[in-house]
Amino acid sequence: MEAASNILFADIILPLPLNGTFTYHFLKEDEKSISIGKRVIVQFGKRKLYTGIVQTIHTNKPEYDTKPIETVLDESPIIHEIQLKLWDWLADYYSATVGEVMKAALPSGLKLESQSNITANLNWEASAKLSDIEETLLSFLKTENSATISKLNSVSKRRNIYPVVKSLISKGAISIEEKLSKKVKSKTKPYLSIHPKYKDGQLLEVLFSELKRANKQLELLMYLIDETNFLKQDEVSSLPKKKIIKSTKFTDANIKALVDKDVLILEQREVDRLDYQSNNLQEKKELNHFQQIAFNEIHKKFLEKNTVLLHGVTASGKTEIYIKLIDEQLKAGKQVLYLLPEIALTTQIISRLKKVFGEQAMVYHSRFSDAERIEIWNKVLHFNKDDSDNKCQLIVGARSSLFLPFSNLGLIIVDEEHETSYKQFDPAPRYNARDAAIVLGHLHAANTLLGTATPSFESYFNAKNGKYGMVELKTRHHEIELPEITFASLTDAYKRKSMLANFTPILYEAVENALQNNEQVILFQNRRGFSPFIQCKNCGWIPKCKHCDVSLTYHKFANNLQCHYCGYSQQMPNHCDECNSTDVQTKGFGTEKIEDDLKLFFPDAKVERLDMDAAKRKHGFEGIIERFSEGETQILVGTQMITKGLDFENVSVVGILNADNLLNFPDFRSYERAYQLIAQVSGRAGRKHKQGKVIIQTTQPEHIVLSFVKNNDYETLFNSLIGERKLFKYPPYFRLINITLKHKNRDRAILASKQLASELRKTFGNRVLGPEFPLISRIQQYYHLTIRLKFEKNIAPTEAKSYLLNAIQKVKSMEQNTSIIVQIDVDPI
DNA sequence: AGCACGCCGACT
DNA sequence: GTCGGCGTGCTC
Repeated sequence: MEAASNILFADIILPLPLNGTFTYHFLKEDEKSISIGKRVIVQFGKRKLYTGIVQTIHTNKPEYDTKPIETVLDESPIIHEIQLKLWDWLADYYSATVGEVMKAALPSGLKLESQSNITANLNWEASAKLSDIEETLLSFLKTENSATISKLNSVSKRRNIYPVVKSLISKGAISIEEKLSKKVKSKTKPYLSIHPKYKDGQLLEVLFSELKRANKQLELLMYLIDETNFLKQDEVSSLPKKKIIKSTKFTDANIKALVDKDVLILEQREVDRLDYQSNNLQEKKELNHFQQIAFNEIHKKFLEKNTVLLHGVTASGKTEIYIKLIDEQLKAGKQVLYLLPEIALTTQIISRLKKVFGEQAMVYHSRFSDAERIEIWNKVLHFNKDDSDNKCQLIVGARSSLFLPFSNLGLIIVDEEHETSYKQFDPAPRYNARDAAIVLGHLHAANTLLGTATPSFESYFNAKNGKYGMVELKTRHHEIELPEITFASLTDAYKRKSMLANFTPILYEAVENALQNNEQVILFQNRRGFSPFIQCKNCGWIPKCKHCDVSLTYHKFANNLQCHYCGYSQQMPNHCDECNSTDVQTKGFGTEKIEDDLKLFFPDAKVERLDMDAAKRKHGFEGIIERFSEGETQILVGTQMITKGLDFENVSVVGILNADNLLNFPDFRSYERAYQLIAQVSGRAGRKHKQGKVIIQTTQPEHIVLSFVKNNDYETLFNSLIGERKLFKYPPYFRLINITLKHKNRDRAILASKQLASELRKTFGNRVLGPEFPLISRIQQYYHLTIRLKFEKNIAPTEAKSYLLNAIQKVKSMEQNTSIIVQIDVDPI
């Protein structure tokens, strides 16, 4: 068009919470190297450099002056256009910026920020004289190998070193180090091989006689000769040292002795860092009658609907059905994504999938190192269905694996679809991976299967109304009966004074029985720590967090008081701050207290605790799960964590210490949640040929939700609660958006939120609720206020959101409001 | 988000 | 006189 013919423009996505993209220019001669989906380095603002993603390329010169694209990082795009479409959808739907989505999507190694390292190009030669400052900088870099721009700035004592850096880059003297290549150091493992000189029979004979007196070493040598086919092959092959030590009686010392004698060669070999399982794959299990029916149904439903809800009771064998479905897709050359809630990731499901699919399956989640994640990223990126190397064709992962650069997805499975941890809360984008998965499925024309024993009301509603297909699986496999559920009245036990600490006699006896029969017990308490607060008996003083509006939880293990919202902790006081009385009592109970009590009552049983505190310790989670499933531990006490995707074979008793906490939670979803949680915990009980027992302690044994749990009657629960949702304008009938305003100053927070609410009411009327203080009104020094919007489903969300954004903009630009933080949470959980 | 610019108070 | 507090505005 009108642009100076040899200049082109690119709209770049930058990893910033700013709306829109930013336009940079480049020369037409670089057109070949710049394309959509590649990473580039651009200057943004006075000195910052960012990695951005090319979103569009065009010839429309903007009104403002553009800056040039500094460097192109990639030979080929690192994402496909389909991922950019997903980013756009997420940004739009969840009112985030594309930059925020980019931040969430890319593993950090792929998005180096302005701390980028600069290195000198050692083989570069000056064709013209450099300026003094250029010389200084270059020689500094040559001695230091590399430095960040900020480092260079401080060393040079100049106000802005950037122009110098830029000129040196353009001359080719230095370059911005590509963190990707730097960071992904390949992983090595020690390998052993026999020195090739012993191919010579005579030398070998000599060696044998030399080793006569070193029996072990001789044996080791013989073993290696045998294992590597040393005499029969021309090539010398090697064995991993680890394998030798693990599978034989030889020790490190034996090996070292032979290495020292130059008989063996020890070398560090590059290995694929991804941990693939061995290739002895397990046979896929045949489906039982009911599973087969469900499987066929799913197929049938997929012909009409993109999304199917598989509602199967706990232990009905949903995983086997998944495996069959995955297998079909893999054979058809399609990629498969299997989503799990974060916490379930380290457990049995993965090892099952790995046993069946071997190298085709790969796990991806945020606890992996950057290098590992990038390696998986690249494997997915370069997936080619005609390639025989189809590693990573099945990705098992947490919500962030949605963003992997799939090109040919055939199926997405969202397991434990109801799990709230699919919703990201803290940094924007506040997306729900379950819903985003369905969108991703549409983008790939792939099917999405939602699986759970206790559907979210949203999904069940959609399935009932024909938006999704529904398949039900009502029979447990392996003749495992549903557990017998008993309610133990806390009121009764208190009245009779028969409580043993926090155990009713019923629960106590059940635990005792189980232990006698060598069976295991799971106890559930939805609070970590020892006691949720402590209180002075004399004056009623309760210690609170300095930064938040919550009482501090007493942790006996750490011997301190902790804030569960901001992490603040302080020493356990030995007297009351107010009246100096030493009579400070613990109130209520958490997992630590239960663990303590159990050790007292059942001193012979091994008790372990599984909550965030225990899981945080290195290998905490895996270790605890492993010891319990091996039967080393008899009693496991835990929070929500124990409900998720874990299957144990020998658990005969599950106890819920206080169901009231769950039922009385002030939220419109509390009954739905309580049912899901109790049903999921209960599902852990039950063994082959023996019915498990679930004991629920409560002051409300007559509570209607508990009766649904007892009868395992999800449908009636749904039917009896869904009316209220409609009446009070809640999901799934209405769409919710929460707006949270934060400020350090209480009055400003209140004022701004009132202004915003009244601004919103101008258009949305009584769809606006609040503002009000949430349950916790102050977190980390910031006062919070929430405004809630309830929209009919037929209101166009895009328009409503753009009005909302304008209103926020308007209020923020009002006097005194500029430092107000406003967060939007679409479809809050 | 960062970062610079600018306008006010309390310091060597 | 200046250092530094943070309120304000801008970034292709």
